[in-house]
Amino acid sequence: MSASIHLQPSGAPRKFEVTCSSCSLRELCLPGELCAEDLARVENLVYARRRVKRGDALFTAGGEFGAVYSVRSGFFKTSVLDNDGREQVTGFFMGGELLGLEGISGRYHASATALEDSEVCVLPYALIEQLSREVPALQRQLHAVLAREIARDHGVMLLLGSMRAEERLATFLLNLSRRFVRRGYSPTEFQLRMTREEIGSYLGLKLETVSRLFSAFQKDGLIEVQQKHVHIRDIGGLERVLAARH
Amino acid sequence: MSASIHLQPSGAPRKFEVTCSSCSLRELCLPGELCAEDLARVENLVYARRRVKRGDALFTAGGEFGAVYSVRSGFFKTSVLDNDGREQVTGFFMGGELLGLEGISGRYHASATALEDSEVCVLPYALIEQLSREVPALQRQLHAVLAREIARDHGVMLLLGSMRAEERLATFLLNLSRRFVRRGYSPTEFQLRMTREEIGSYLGLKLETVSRLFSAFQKDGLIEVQQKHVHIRDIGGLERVLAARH
DNA sequence: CGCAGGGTTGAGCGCTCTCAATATAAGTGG
DNA sequence: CCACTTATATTGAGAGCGCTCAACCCTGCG
Repeated sequence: MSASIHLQPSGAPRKFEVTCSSCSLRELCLPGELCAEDLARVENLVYARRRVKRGDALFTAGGEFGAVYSVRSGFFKTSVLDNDGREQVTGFFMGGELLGLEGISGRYHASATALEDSEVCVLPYALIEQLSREVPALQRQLHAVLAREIARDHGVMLLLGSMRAEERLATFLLNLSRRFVRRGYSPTEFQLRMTREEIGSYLGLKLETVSRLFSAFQKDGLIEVQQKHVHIRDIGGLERVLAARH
Repeated sequence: MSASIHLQPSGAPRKFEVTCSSCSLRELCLPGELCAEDLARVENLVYARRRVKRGDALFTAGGEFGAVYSVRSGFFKTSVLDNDGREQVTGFFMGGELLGLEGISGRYHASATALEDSEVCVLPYALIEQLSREVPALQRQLHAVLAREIARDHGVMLLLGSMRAEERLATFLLNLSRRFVRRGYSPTEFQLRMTREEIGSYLGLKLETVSRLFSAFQKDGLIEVQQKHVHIRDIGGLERVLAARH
């Protein structure tokens, strides 16, 4: 496993800006600062890799917590179950993102399901716990990742609590676009890995409403959709859907 | 500052079940296991106390992160602001609960406002960071608290994403009830500290809808409401509002 | 006493849901 | 490879829940 190391232009002495380009650990390495030897130790957190077939669970709600997972390739959803068995999708995860953080309290409270054949790095919590005591930068990164997860959830709460349907879908598409481009994919053309029902669950809408909105956005020239293939034609227009709160 | 210490009935040797009854640090002490000397160190995390007047901010979104706060007395709300200045309430916090965890990434991303004259313990992050390296039980508790916060948010997402208005309000009342009773107050009779508008924002409803639902619950004999005073007359009935998903 | 903030209630509208039919894609087994 | 089955997506018509707008009331406080 390799990592590219760049000297900081004007940083503190003995500090390096480190990117774990090949190990899918960006969340824990960036934008933290790790010296080269600590980086090697962080990389050793990767205890194993695990393949997960489309439709299979990486972990399930209620299961005993043991590890956090970093997505190497593929796509996941996380979801919690209602008392009556109804599903609420709480997030979608793509390459480089961390899964399972919410389990640290002892048990996973959500389930993670692969939406396509995927591969993850297994980061046993015992190792993270141990190492973050010895490497303060890792400790801080871990805390930062947890805090960002909370911030992300608050953003979703804002979306669910105060946006109308078309604003929700526009937000969703813009968010996907931003995450794809950070991973080197096209920001305007991509395949959705999730169904309309899963999108709807995440956005607090029914699948028919999602479908109708896709059609409406297409009619307005904002996007082109055909099943799971999406082509964003007017990013500014999508942003304007959000700006036009009345 | 004192703490009551109980030997565990059949625990591991040299481990104590510790409760920080007077220091408002339950979240970081329970259900963790700390030996007596570590407990003293955890209590020293409390760097200062701070009074916050009703309506004043404890911290504001965008402000630099420095400390986590434990509510000693009083009541807070946290909220994030929309691009257009609309407010989304993300949580309510009462005695013993921790505030500001989401700031660990560097800046607070939400604001905390006192809903009545309140007092908090200030826990500087630098101290937490330092001490949690030396006291594994604290480290684990900190992680657990963060993870529970994420789990809590997922619960709210489920509420906002898939419940109808009356289910949301019933959930809200039952949640308040449970939290009051844990603090030694009546589970069936309490004063709301927040306005209808703040409840509505939290639940993704308009204030008029909240008001109407209170009236409807009263007509159904589930509760008695008069302004901010609430008396729950039929907890089972409130629970049945949730069970009756169609 | 009068004002301001918060709460209640009513009438009507509109966004999103429900129910339903059809279309399209993705598997599956012969 | 094709016929069959199943999952997913699209679209329509109509209903209902929660919102908007508006009037009025209550309570605390200067």
